Amino acid sequence: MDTPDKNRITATSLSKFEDSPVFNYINNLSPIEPVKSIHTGHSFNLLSFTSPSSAFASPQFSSFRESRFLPKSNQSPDPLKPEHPLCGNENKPSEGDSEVAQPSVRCAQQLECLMPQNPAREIIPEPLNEPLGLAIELSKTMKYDCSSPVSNKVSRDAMETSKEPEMAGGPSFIQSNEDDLRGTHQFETKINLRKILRVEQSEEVAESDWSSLISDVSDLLNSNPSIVEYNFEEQDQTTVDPGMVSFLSTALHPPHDNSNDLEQTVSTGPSGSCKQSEIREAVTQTGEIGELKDLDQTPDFLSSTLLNKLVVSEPRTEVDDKGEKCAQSSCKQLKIRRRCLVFEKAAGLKKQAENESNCTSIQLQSDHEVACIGKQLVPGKRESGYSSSILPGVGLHLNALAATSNNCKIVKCRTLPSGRQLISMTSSMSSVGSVMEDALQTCPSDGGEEFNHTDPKIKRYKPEPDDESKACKRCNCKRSKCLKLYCECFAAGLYCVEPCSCLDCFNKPIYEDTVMETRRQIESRNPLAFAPKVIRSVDSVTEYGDEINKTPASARHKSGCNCRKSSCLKKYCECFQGGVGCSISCRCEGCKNAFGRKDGGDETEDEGEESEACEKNESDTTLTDNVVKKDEEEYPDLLMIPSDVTRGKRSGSSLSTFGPSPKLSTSIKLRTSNLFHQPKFETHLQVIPEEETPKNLESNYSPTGGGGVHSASPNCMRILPPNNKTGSSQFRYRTRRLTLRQITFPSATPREPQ
DNA sequence: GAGTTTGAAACT
DNA sequence: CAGTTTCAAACTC
Repeated sequence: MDTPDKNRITATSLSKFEDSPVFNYINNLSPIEPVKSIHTGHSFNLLSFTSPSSAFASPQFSSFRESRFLPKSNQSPDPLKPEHPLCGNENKPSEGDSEVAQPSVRCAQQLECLMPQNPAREIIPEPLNEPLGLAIELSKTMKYDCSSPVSNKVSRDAMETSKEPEMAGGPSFIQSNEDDLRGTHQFETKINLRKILRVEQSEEVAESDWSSLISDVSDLLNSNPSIVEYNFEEQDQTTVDPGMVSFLSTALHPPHDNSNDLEQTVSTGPSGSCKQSEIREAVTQTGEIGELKDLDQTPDFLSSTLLNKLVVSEPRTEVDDKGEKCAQSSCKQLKIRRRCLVFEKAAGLKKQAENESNCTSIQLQSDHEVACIGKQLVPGKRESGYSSSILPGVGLHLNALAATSNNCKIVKCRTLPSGRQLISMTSSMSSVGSVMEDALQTCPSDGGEEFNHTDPKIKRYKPEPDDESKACKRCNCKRSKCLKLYCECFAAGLYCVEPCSCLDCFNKPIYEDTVMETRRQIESRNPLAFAPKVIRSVDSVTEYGDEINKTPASARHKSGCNCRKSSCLKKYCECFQGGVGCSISCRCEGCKNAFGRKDGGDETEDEGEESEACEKNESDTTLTDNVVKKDEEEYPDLLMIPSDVTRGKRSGSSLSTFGPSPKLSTSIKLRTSNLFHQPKFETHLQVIPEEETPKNLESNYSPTGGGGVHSASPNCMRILPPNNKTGSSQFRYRTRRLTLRQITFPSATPREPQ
C-alpha cells in the first residue's frame, strides 16, 4: 500500500513489461497500476503457497464451496458475518486463495463487496473516485484476481446491508467501478466484468443455458490464465494437500464452530423470512444442492470436465428460477446437509489416518452415500477420486441423511428426467417427504433455529411423527448417554438431534471421537452390532422376486429374537418389528410371528393365522405394494431404469423399503407406520446381484444360514432408495454393489458394521 | 403423560 | 456361555 513500495515495484514491473501495451495503458492511467500488478502477482504467490489447511478457516472453505455452486449466495441477504475473513480483513490473501477457484461469475458482486467492506471506504464516503487508498484497489484487485468466493459472499452481504443499488445490478455497478478503476487492473477488470456480466445475464436470463454460462466462465478463466492456474493449484491443494485434512480435523474440533460457519455461510438467506412454501421448493433442490456442495468440495470435481460443471451448476439454475427466497431457503437446507457432510468428512479423514483398511470400506460407503446424495447427476464422482479424500469418514449423519432421504433419489430422479425442474416435496418416499416437510416445519421462518448453527445435531431432519421411525430416530435415553445400542439413534448410526429427548447425550457431532470410539468398542465385542438386524438371502430374492414382500421368510433377523411374552406379535420382537419371520436362530417362546414362525411357519401360513399383527402386517404389505405400483403409475418419470432391473430390485426390497407416494403416504402412514420399520431394520437389500454378492457374506451374515447378507450397515439402508421408483434403480444397483463390497471388507470403522 | 411391559443390550 | 441387570422402546391406561 505504501507509495514507495509502489514506485519500486512499478519500476520493476515496468522494466519487465514495458513492451506490453497494456502496461503502457496502465501507466498512462494511473500510478497505482504498477502496485496493483505487483500486488496481483503477490496475491497469486500467496495463493499458490498458501495451503488451504490453516489458512482457510473452515468457514471460508465452506463458504467457498457453497458460494460456488449455490445460487443463494447471490441472494443471501445475511451478511456473511465474521466468518468471512475477507469481509473482516481484506488483506488476507489466504482467503482469497482458498476461494480463488470460484468462478468469476460473481465478480461484479465481489467488487461491490469490496466497496462496503473496505474500512477505508467506510471512512471515506466516496471511495471510488478518491485516491482511495491503494488498499482498496489492492483489495479489489486481489479479490478480483482471486475471485474468491468469500469475496463474493461479502459482496453479497455488503450489497444486502447497504442495499445501495439493490439490483443496481451489474451494469450500474460496473460503471461506477469503471470510473474508479484506472490502469491495467482496470483494463483487465473491464474485460472480466464484461464476461462476468454476460455470465450473470446468462444465468438470470437463460437459467437453462448452462452451457453458455459455462463457456462464459471458461472464457473468463481463459482470459485470465493466472486465475485459472490458481484455481488448479488450489484445487490440487484441496484435493491432495494434507492441509485439508488438518483443516477438517481442526474444524471438527470445534464442530459447532464449523457447523455454525457452514450454516451462517449458507444461511445468508433472507432475513429470516423464510417461507415454507419457498423452503419446500428449495428443499426439493436441496438434495441436488447438497450434492453440488459435496461435489464442490471435491477437488477433482473442479478439475473435472465441463460436464461435471454443468451438472453442478444445474441446481443453481433451478434455484435462480425460483428466486432468491427459494435459493435462500435452499441454502438453509444445503447448510444442514453440508454441515453433515463436512462433519463426516472430517471424521472420515481422521479415521482414514487411523486406519487405512477402514478407509477402504469407508470410502466405498461414502462414495455410495455421496452418489446417493448426489444421485446420478455426477456418476463420475467416484472415479474422480475425490471420494477418497472426502468420504473416508462418512459419519453418522450421512446415515441420517440417507435415512432421512431415501427421498433424495426420488426427488432427483424426477428432477433429472424432467429436465431440471424441481420436484416438489412430492417425493414418493414418505420418509423423504416427511423429512423434507419436517425440515421445513422445523425451519422457523426466521432462519430456522433448529437448523441452527450452534447445534451440530441439525444433521438430522425432524421427521414427521409417523415417519419418525423411518427417517429419523428419536431417542429418549436417560442413562445410556446415547452411546449404547439401547439408543436407537446410536444403534442406527445417527447422531441425536433436537427431537430427541435424551439426557446427557454424547451422541453428537461434538463428541464425535467419543462416539466413534464407543462404536469401535461395541463392534469389537460384536462385529455385527451395527449391522442390519434383518438379513435377506440373495436366493430368496431371486426365487421370490417381487414376492419378497410377501415372503418375509426370505429375510431373517441376524441374531433372532428371545421373545417370551409377546409371542413375536409385537414390536418388542425385533423380528416382527423388522417385518421378518422368526427363524431357527430365534429363542422365542410361543412364537406367532405373523411374518413367519420359528417352527417353520411361513408368513404365508401365518397369514392364515390372522393374528392382529398378522393382519396388520399383511394389510401393510399389501398397501405398500399398492403404493409402490401406484407411485410408479403416478410418477412414471421416476422410473429411470428399465422395468426389469427396477422391478427386480424393487421387488427385492421389502415392504418397508418402499415408501408410499407422497400422496398416499399421508393416508397410509398410520397404517403402514407399524410395518415400515426400516429405520430399525433394513429390509430392502435383497436384490443384490448374485455375481456381486460376496460369498463370504453368506457365511458371515446369514443367521438363517440361508442367503447371503443383503443388508448393509444401517447406513446403507438409509442410503438406498426405498422407492420402488426405480428412477434411481440404477443408482440403487450401484449402491448395493457398494454395500456388498463393504461387507466384504469389514472395517473397524463404526460406520461399517460389517 | 405416567406407568407398565417387554426384550435387547450390557454386565458379571 | 449363562445368568442377571440395565436400559429404553413399546405398550397400556
